[in-house]
Amino acid sequence: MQGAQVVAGLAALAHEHRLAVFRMLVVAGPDGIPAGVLAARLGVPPSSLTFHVQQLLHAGLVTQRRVGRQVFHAADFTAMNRLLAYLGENCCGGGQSCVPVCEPGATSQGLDGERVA
Amino acid sequence: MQGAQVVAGLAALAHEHRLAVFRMLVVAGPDGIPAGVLAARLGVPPSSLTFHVQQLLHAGLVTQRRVGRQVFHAADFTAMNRLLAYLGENCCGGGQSCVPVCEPGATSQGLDGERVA
DNA sequence: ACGATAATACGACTATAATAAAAATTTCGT
DNA sequence: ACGAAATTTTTATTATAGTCGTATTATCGT
Repeated sequence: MQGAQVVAGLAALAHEHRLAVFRMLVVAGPDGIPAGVLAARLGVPPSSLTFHVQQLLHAGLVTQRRVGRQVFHAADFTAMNRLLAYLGENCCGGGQSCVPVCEPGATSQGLDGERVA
Repeated sequence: MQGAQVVAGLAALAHEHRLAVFRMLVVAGPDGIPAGVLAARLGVPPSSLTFHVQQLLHAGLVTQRRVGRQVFHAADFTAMNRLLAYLGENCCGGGQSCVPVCEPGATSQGLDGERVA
């Protein structure tokens, strides 16, 4: 049952600061952003930032990588796609899913609005 | 769409019972499902069901309509689309959103009494 | 090695969410 | 009008989330 995983993901995003963090990371792309920068942008103390980031980590929505004494955070787009797909499942009444995947970093995206028939 | 509204929507969905309710309603389509049926399917007492449904209502994700002494609940697909669009915003690195809208077959035009479960 | 910087771990407090029994409300059938 | 059915309101209790100061760990520059 992946429903529990989806609930965890939604709960992780269901907070002002965490949603802001996640969107920053979505915009930032695979390179990510150091924890300190995230804390500064949000205006929260470091310990609070850690608390929130850990929820996102535990939900599998973000990844960490250490660079020197900084810890860069990046969005996990695969997890995000799973989340969106789950919510959109059956949304059009048929067996078809109307939520496409999202693939950042790769410039493979056409400008057409193609979708499954 | 404001971030606070999105947070409210995510928080509303970030619960086992509420997510289950919402998905049932997504599958059920515009006709919706009576509160009692939802409570029975979840195995929760009526007062608990009301509590959860109100979060979804307040978040604008579901609508209610009274039919006799039953209250039918239906998913608000417009709100759901807004939520998905917000999460997917900038997800492909460009200004383009890769999350399409969802338009279930509308059979909700009739204002007369509907069938009972 | 030492001092400074980046981040996490710990601890204490406050606020809000979740649960559900019991009472009240609305509507139906007869 | 009366009693049964569907749902909400009330009320109370318990559990968990959020906040942030301080302490601790890891890394860098000199």
